[in-house]
Amino acid sequence: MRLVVARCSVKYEGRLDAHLPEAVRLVMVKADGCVAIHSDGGAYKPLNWMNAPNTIVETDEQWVVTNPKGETLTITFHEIHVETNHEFGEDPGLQKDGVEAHLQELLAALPESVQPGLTLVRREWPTAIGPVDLMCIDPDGNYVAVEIKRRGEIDGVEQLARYLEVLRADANLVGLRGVFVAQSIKPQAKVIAEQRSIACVEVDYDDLRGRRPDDLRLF
Amino acid sequence: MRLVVARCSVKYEGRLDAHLPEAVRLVMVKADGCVAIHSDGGAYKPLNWMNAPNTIVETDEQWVVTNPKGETLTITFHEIHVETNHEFGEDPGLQKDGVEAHLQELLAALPESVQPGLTLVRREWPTAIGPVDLMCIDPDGNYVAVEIKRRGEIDGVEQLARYLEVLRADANLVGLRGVFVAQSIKPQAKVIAEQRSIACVEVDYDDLRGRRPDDLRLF
DNA sequence: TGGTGGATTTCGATC
DNA sequence: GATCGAAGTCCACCA
Repeated sequence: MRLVVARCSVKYEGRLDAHLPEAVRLVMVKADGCVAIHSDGGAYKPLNWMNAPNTIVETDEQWVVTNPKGETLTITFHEIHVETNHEFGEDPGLQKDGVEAHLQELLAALPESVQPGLTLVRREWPTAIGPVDLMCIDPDGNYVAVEIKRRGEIDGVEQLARYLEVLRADANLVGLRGVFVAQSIKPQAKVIAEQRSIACVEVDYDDLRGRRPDDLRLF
Repeated sequence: MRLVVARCSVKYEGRLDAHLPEAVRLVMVKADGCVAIHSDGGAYKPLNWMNAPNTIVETDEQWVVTNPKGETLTITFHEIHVETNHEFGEDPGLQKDGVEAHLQELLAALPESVQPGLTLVRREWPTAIGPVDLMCIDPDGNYVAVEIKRRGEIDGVEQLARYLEVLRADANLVGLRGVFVAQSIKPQAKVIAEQRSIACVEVDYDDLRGRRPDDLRLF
């Protein structure tokens, strides 16, 4: 990785046009050739960047970075403070423990947490436009399609509405209705859900973890 | 900005749990206290990070970064290669051009680019669930609601459909219909649009810029 | 390879 | 502060 701290100005022409006036910044060039220009604040996102693959043409005071899509990033250096180069080697990458899949797993084991009396028919119930997270049956024998999100927003409700639209064509699914489940559901999503006659349920992740059956608590 | 190149391992506990095995990486600390850990490849996004505001507690071989939300990022240093510190000063920030607002401006000036004969009634026509980008009238006196996106995807069509649903309650809007405009529209979005009786129009940004009236071309 | 959905999305405007 | 929509979104998965 190559690091350059310098007073520079930058021009980007590609999916949009953008320009950075002269200031001191960090220019980072990674091993795969991608370039990122960071200021000393804001967030982790750089002010400007160019993803790999690209080619860098260096002249005295200027780098011109171009990629196959015809985008160009031009960095003009006015004063270089520091320039360094480091060997990193391969990175094993980030190991995640996903929450959303876990939530579905917990609710599949405890469908009563969604609504009392529900029993699971199957997870990932297939439809023509994608799988429904959970398909359940209530005590009266009515089918219940359950969509699970970590955060409940409008998109999720619309997604469930589309599933229901498709599923209602199946006469086997007696009394079909939808339930939208999330750790928290935004007010606007609740309004849309009500318009679509979809029930909303908010569940607590830690609470579910505490209530899950022993066989799930083992690992 | 503080830059540390070191062999390190990282643990993050917050919105999810994640772990980085030991490897050489760049640790970047910006003036506002935010921390980002970069590998030597991938993209501009760091492997792991913590946004401001937060507090950093440093011991001999370990940094513990915590924020008010209770998230923690723990960096354990095994071997420090380089450590530097730089003063950057204020950054004037990025100037952008060519985003959706610009497209709406151009189409408001040239509604004929959407469909021949259209004239503009107003931009940002208000509804109970948000403003419609453009409201126009066609040569037959029918109202036309126009939704503009840079890229045409399903969400945009659904958004316009919701607007139309609300607007049809207004008897003043004679013969109301919808037009979905974007620089390019995905096939699936077109299918949904057809189901909703919404017309699709693809426009070319550079072409519009060339055809816009002189008063818009001056700056 | 292109489409789709998720993200520790980030970021900004607006209410 | 919450919310909603846009992003050069990025990114992984899947057809």
